[in-house]
Amino acid sequence: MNPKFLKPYSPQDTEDNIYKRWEESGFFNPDICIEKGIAKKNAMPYSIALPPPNVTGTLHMGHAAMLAIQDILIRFNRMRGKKTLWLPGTDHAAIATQSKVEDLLYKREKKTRHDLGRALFLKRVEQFAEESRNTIKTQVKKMGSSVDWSREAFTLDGKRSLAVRTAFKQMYDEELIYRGARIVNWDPKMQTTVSDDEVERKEEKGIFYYLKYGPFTIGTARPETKFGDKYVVMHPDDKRYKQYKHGQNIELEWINGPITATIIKDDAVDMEFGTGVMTITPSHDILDFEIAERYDLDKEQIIDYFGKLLPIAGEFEGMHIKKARPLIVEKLKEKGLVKKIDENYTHNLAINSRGGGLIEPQIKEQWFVDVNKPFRVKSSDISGIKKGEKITLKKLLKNVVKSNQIEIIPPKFEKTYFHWIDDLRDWCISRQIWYGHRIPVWYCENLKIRNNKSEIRSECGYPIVSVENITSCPYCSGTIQQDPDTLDTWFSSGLWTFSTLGWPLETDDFKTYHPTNVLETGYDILFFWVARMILMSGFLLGDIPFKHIYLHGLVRDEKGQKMSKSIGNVIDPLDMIKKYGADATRLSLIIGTAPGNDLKLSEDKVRGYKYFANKVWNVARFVLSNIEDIDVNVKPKLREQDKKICKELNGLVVEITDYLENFKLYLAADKLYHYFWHTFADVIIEESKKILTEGDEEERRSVQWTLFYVFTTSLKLLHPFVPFVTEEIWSHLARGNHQKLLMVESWPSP
RNA sequence: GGGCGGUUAGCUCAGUUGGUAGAGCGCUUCGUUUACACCGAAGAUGUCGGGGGUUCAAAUCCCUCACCGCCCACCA
Repeated sequence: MNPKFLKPYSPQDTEDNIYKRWEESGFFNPDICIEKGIAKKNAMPYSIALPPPNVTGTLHMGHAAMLAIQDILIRFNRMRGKKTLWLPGTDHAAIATQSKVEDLLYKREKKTRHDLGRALFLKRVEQFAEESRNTIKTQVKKMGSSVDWSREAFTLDGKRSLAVRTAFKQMYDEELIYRGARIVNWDPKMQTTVSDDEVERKEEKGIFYYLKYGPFTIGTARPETKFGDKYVVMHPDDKRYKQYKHGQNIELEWINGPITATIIKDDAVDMEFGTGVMTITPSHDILDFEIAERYDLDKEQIIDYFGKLLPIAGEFEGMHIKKARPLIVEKLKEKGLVKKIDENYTHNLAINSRGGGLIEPQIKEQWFVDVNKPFRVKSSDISGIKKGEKITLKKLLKNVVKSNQIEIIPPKFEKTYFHWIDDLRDWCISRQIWYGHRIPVWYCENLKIRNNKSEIRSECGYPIVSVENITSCPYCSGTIQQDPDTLDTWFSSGLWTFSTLGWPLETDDFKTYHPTNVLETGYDILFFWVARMILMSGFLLGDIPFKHIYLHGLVRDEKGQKMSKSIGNVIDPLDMIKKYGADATRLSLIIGTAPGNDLKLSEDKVRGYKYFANKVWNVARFVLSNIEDIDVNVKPKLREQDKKICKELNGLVVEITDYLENFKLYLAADKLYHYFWHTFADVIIEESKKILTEGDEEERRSVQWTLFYVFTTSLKLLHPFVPFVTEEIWSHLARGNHQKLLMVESWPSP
């Protein structure tokens, strides 16, 4: 027996070596498994695309949980002889990464991106992303993840760029992508739009002002936007304002002098709220914009893209809205236009959750994906949707889940998913930032650009959408200019399950491994990402991107608080691995947590599972030291008790396999933990001791063989959960048939 | 405002199709015997949030109330 076993198990001295051996074996790559006869050529494929971590920083416990869950599924299926592919990568996380680098640049050099210029700035971002990517790779390895590094992808590399442009072109040609002037979430700090899903609401106490607006009283929390308010809106059924007719003009005194206001009757107004009358600011409010659209009203811009007031504000022109507000209130008071002030008012501020500033709605020309426009299905492997049929993206999104082609685990999230689709509006995909996929559209400078969203024409003057870079106008050979904007990062992540497999090229990987089996991620990005993958895959491939969605919860601290740097309660996975080992860290993230539920993690919990790894180690010592004199490959005649033990073990194999097939990882891990510790170690081993010392030859053989059988079977069952310690022990069992790495041993069959 | 969850032992949570409550940690007592003190043995602890209903039988199904949490939303 190796003297290693005389000491307690040391993950620190073991894990890196084991990972190196796995990597060198090549078995993370399914092609090599086939080559070496581990998986049959015609075996069932099993694939997972690793949700690519953002290159903004380092991995946290949520990533660790994700890696643990996926690695368990992957190792389980690999051991079952499937062609198993786990494809890793990273996400360029456009806006988040750019924001981070801009902050660093300013902090260190007091420079802005404009000081460097587009090309130089992008170099800096790429450098940052590269460093971050290396850190992330190291962390992924530390967790024991059996990903196929030879296929590693990045959302912004060449192959993915081809996929993005192809996708854009196909959607554009189908008129699902259009350019239009719509109200968008504008971040004046980062000078870009952000999508609805990236806006975070934060409650804030404010002051609510009741203002005299001619004969009406209107309320507002933002008096600085009111300069251009010349429409006054009320509900058509509101009896209080019966005498006013839709379209009627009234003269009144307003902030900067007399104006003519127009009455609008619209049922978007809540009669119960305030006075039931409001004025609208179509340029800077989404609801107001929609009302203005309905009646084709003027939409005058009040605030510029930097948050400063425009000439319409008169004497306040050029002033930042934050500074101007109290002065404007002062003036309103002087003019006797303030009727009442309510200081107990809370409202929601809109903030760019990707490290940006306070959102100011603005009307801007942007690129959108139309989710309500019917398109003709080119091909379909989706049940209930036929080739040639006309459907909308919304309907497509709903159908695949409703028809159970995609199963969401836990199922409660299906409802959330459907509600989200119901409320879904067109997706703004253009961003005014530099880091990302440049929009593959060029404009010929010889002719004026048209923006009619319904018109796509192959002639000069219309946007030229091209997969390949072009240098001159294909119609008039004139000078062209590429759209300066970049795409929303989720546009490229939406293609992830198939862009990683080589699409749009008809690669073997794509044919073999798509659709993927499982998409495993946190429930917090169900909308951002999961839904968009379904959308992209549905439209571009006429297929689903994955069969199951497994959503894990958020990892919180032991009190249930979110881990955050500012609270200082962050548990770093690398710290835990260093102190207790990756196996312990993995178990602590699996046991006691059902899918979709948040997980409370404490260091004590991780420590507890380190003890388990050591228990496995000690059992190995006991078993190894007691079987030295037998040939484990020869099955002796078994005692009745030992037959019973084997039978029970077979029952366990069935149970664990069933749990794993049904994504009940926490039950599988928990069950194994208890079997190993409280049945195998506490009962079977304890009872064996008497026979081993006092039994006759036949009894001893039976017990020895049974111990070895139960132990090796347990190691196989445990391997997906605690791969390091089991592999290390396996390497010391290299007797008889046990020549291979445990990671490619066959899963036990009952 | 709309939606979705949760409420089970001191703490963290399990509890598969309804059959008289489970695990870990913690706690108490004892224990060094072919592995392991990062150990073993024995033990205590619960009107399964309240109320009502269906049923031979409810933590589990239905209704209702209370509290907690999360997500979504354009309340000026």
